[in-house]
Amino acid sequence: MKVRARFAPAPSGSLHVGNVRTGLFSWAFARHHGGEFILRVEDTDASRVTEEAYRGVLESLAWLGIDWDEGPDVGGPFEPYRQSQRLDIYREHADRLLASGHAYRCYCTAEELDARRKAALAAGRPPGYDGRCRVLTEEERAAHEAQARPSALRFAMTEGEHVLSDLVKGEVRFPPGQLGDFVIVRSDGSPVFLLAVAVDDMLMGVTHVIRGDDLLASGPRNAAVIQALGGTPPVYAHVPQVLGPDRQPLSKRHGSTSVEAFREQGIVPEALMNYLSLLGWSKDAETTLVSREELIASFDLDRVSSNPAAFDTAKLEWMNNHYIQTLEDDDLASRCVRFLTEAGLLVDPVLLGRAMPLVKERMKTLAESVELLRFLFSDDVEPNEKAAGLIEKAPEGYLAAATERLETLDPWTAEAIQEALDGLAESAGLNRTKGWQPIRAAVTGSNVSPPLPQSLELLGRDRTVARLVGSAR
RNA sequence: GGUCCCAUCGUCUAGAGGCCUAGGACACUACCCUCUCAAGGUAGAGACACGGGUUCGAAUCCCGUUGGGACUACCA
Repeated sequence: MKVRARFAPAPSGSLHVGNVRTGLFSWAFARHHGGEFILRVEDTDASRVTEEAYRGVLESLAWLGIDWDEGPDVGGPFEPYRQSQRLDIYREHADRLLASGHAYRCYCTAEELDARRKAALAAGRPPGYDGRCRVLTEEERAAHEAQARPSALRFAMTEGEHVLSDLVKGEVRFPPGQLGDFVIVRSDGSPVFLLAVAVDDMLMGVTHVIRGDDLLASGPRNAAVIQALGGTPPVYAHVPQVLGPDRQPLSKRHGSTSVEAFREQGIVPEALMNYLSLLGWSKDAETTLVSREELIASFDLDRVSSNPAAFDTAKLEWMNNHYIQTLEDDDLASRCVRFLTEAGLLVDPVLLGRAMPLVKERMKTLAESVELLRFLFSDDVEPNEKAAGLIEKAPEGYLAAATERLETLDPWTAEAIQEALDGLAESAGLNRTKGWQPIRAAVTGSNVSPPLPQSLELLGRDRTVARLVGSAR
């Protein structure tokens, strides 16, 4: 049987990394088994869903390197792929469940439900739905209808113990009475997630549902609905949540949590995918670096961990630096352009490409290219505090001497510059560190920069000299 | 409250009864390299939550405790 896996994000706000991690697992699973990967958008909660968020979700996934065979944008044999466009389908299946006796009308109001739930809790009983409307007599039902009392549709959950054979959690047993009857259609006629997911998974021929373990208890419910509809439930795999550094579920208050946010910080998709894939899954005992191809080749559910993982930004950044180092100069340069121009720098593409070898092992994120390369693309190099201090401490006339030396240097190459700088330091009785730092400060405006001779070569003689003159006392 | 899930270095993990004086990676510390900052190299410190069993032998199996988390909605 061909594997059909899916990812079903709700496009409210941006795509959360914890969420996308389960999507990544689902995708990798499908690809590994040569199956199909479906993207379905769960946008029934119209209030919170915006068109912008919808597009953002698709874009974030594509950026990360996840592709799908069927989805709202590419279509497929089971269109439409947006739940908001499938309302008639849910209604039809809800009617079938009602007709077959698998669902019933519930006339309880929110207030009644709430009161009974509290009472049950106080009495030490499970607070789930008590099944009152399940056993309504014809007369009672008729009476409710005569009053035109609004009703929701509730699924009559199968009695007894429920067992979910989960690919990650193993056999999970829910004791009788624990999983009560749940609403599948609200009194306003809108379908509830529990119904929509089951119907979609069934209709779309999904064979494997890989999702967060906050939905573990939904497993038996989804399966029961599908069974009542005459379908065969998919196999479920519930992967643990991603936590923040404080071991609370990862959320906005932990800082960046969306794919989009990491992208804007200059995290490279290769790194994010690699990092996320290792959050709850391992290739083997040793491997830390896993490419997209290797992930597809080796991913399977049997090596997915069943305990929750905490998100560690430091490791992500280390990995990001690793991938940045592996990129071709032109590729890296083109990825940096956006950050540089957004910082107001005027980028010369040729210069930028040539500068990459100097900065690629110094960047944890693409955004850091801005500080590293500011001196190259802006002539506003007002020294920062430390740089000012270095210039201050330089021997009398040192920068003037440097100016003189470099003004006539030929050829203007890193090698020649290095020689000149060394000669300069030596004649002032300074070592390299002491001798070069004032020059670095004067030319770049900072105490930290890429290697000096190479930096000066790129900057060019005229700009270098102009800055030295500007700083000389 | 009830049910369920989870429990190895600070973090991600390897480990499916003897291969474990517990392996790898990030972070950390020291040293090397070095024009600053990085990168890189070498070394080091660092964990089986606790208590009972089972067994010749347990990180690995069972029970309990503790601690986290989820669910218990006309949210998804």
